[in-house]
Amino acid sequence: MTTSGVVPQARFSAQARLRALQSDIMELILERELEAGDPLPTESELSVALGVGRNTLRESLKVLQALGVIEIRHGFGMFVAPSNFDALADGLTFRGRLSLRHQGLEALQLVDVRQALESGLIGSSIDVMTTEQLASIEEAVKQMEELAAAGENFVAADAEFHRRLFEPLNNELLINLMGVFWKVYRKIHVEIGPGNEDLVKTAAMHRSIYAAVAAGDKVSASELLNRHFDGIRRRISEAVGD
Amino acid sequence: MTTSGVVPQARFSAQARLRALQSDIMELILERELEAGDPLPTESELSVALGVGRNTLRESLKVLQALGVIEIRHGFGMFVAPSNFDALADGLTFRGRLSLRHQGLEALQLVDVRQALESGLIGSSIDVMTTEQLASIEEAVKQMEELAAAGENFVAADAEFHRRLFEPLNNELLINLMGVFWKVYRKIHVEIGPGNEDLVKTAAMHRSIYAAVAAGDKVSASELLNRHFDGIRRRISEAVGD
DNA sequence: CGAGCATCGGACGTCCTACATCCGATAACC
DNA sequence: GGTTATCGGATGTAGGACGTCCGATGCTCG
Repeated sequence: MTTSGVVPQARFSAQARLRALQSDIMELILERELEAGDPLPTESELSVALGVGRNTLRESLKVLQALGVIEIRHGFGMFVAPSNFDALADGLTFRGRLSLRHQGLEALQLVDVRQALESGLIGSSIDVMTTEQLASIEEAVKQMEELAAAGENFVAADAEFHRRLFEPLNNELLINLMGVFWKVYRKIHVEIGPGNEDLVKTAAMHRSIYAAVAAGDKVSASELLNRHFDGIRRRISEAVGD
Repeated sequence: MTTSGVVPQARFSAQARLRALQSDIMELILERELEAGDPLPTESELSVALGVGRNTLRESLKVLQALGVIEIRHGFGMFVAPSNFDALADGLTFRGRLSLRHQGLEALQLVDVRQALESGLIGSSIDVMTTEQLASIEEAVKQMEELAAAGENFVAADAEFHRRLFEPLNNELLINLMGVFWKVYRKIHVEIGPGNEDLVKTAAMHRSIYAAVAAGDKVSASELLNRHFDGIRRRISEAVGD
């Protein structure tokens, strides 16, 4: 509703104008009741409709794309996007790596938040977990154990394990957020070096978490997750100490 | 180090190239060991160094700005930015409002995540809370009560209350995330209408949460927070039901 | 007659030029 | 010496030109 027309003299800062432009585009989507997957007007049409040059408009569109609001397909068009948190992951990864040059504060904060989410929600997840989902979790554990026995890294299996733990909650936002934290942690982990972690021991830790979940023991599961994160936190601290 | 020169034929998709460009910029910051507040090269210099046009470069820069990686000041220059989660808030707000047109799923998921964070971390926060911080929380409660008695809305006081609850943890990422969730919820709240909420009752609810925190009763505090969020969740469900 | 292929048009991607706007700093002026 | 005017540099905005990609239309060939 703020797009009553072309503003002859925008007296606000350029930054505010760009934000307003982004808001206008989002408002336009909401007003036209477009759903995920629906096409947006072309760049030319939008630039005319919003009274800005194509260049300025594109800068806003790229931001919206990065924010996961729209999806841009070369040579085809623009569409309302399904959730996409990749960009957020990039931003947070950057922050985490930047912080590692100091005390690793932000990296540790990231672990704190992830810990709060996982150990706080594991109980609810256990409540609604099906036997199939439980089996898929064990599958991930087995995979980790096999890879650990072979002396190989098990990044993907580890990620899968944590994802499946909270799949029962059916909360996409949560899954996305945890995926972001995971990605960031992986990048940071690479940064601080291979570490001297014991693969077999780590796999066993996940096995015990699974056991608690399978037994429906919410308290133990939460506690074990906490301990798991304590280890991660310790490793980051050690790396920064160097 | 990937910027060994101009690539004559970029065979990858445009989207991948833009992402690579963003990564290159972030790598450049990390390689040069720039800290928050340090200046970046000018647009012209960067466009030459990275082998892309100023326009293409600017699109990436705008994304990085939105992601809170860099700060752009008109007519002055670009700098490594302190944390900024405003853009994330905008993206999530959009998603939330979009979801309200359906079942309000994403909006409810947002509340779930916020609930997990708040009720999960309140215990830790109580552990390290100082008397000054406790007093500042009561201050926020009083403000809410006064505004409620006057029949006025207390958006800011409510936000302050929740922020101060977790200030003791000294976790900027958490504060930022909760700030995001708060902003999104406020926008959604406006969307679903004024509602028939009882201001006095809501203020009383916050007073009871404060009481539990002051008493060091972690279990009660967590439980009260849960109930608080149940109310929010119910209100969203009602609004969608219309 | 149908499958495969070439062409076409539209839409996004990139680059360039030009000018506007803003900011800090220098230098002139009172 | 303090204040103000000007300047230079940097970002902001606009428009145009051309490249690249994609889907679709229509043609050709089996």
